[in-house]
Amino acid sequence: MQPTRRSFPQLFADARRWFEEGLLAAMEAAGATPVSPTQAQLFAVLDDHGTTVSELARRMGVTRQTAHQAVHGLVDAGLLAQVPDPGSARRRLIRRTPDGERAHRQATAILQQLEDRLAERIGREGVDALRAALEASWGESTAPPPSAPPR
Amino acid sequence: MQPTRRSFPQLFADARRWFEEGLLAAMEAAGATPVSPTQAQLFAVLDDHGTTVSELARRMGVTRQTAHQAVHGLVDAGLLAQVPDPGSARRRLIRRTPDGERAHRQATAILQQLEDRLAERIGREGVDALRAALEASWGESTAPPPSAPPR
DNA sequence: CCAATGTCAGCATAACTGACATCA
DNA sequence: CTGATGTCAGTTGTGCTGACATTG
Repeated sequence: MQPTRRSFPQLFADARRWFEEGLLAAMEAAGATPVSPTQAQLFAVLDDHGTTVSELARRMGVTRQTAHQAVHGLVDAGLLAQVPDPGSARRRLIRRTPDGERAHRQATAILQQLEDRLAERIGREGVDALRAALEASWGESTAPPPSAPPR
Repeated sequence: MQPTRRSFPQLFADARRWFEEGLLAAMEAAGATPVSPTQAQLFAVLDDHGTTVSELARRMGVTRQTAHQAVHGLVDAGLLAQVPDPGSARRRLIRRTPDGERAHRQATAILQQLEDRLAERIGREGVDALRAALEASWGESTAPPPSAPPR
């Protein structure tokens, strides 16, 4: 069907879009505060006890400034709040507000539904294999081994 | 290890980045004309006999205008050319130039190497399962089940 | 003083919508 | 005329670099 075998980056992008679109559509249908894909990702890397912006940036693989911007938007939306870190005055922990908590649980539930629906289509074992392969340690993609030393 | 189980969108994004970064780094190391991720994707959906901008846009899942812009950049870079469609004057087919052909083969080879390297890390069967699951027909992600009818 | 953090500001890129001419 | 296509223009959003104050 395809002119050439679809590339892996292409496949990953399509797969991601499948989940993203389903998630955002369902959230909107549920009347939740609209969030951008970036902000949704931020929620995904937030942990429960509060995190600094710098740490969020590292988890998302972006700069502090970018993470800061995303956080700012979510603070304005009332889903996140910054609280001073009791242990260090220069840090400010990012935590979910009650509204943010609700949105997060909602999003988690929707993602689970999407995963279940996917399991109906391609089989539970397919989904499990998918997750297993994606969660495995892939190591570095750059720096080709001694077989092909660039220069 | 993760605060919460990493979400599928997150995993897909990481996986895609793994390939994208490896590809772009290797291309650059090989001294190829630098292309943006978007332009790389455009190459991936190009077929050998020439394609219209509108068709490329559909395959990439973006608007015609966006695809047009990406094509424009690659035409300027000398990797693509627009040739009139012999069968229809309003269409202009996008084809690879000889330079573009070289770059395409190079990219394909690198992606194959990346896939092989991944197979060394997570096993060939893991890679095969990954591709099989991604290439399967996932159907629609929107249209929530009767459990959550909007409105 | 140095390093990490949080923040503000400006810039580049890539996506979008709008508009319009062309042609089957 | 209608619809699809190619193109130009403007806008928005997201990520970047640069810069700087604060604090351990």
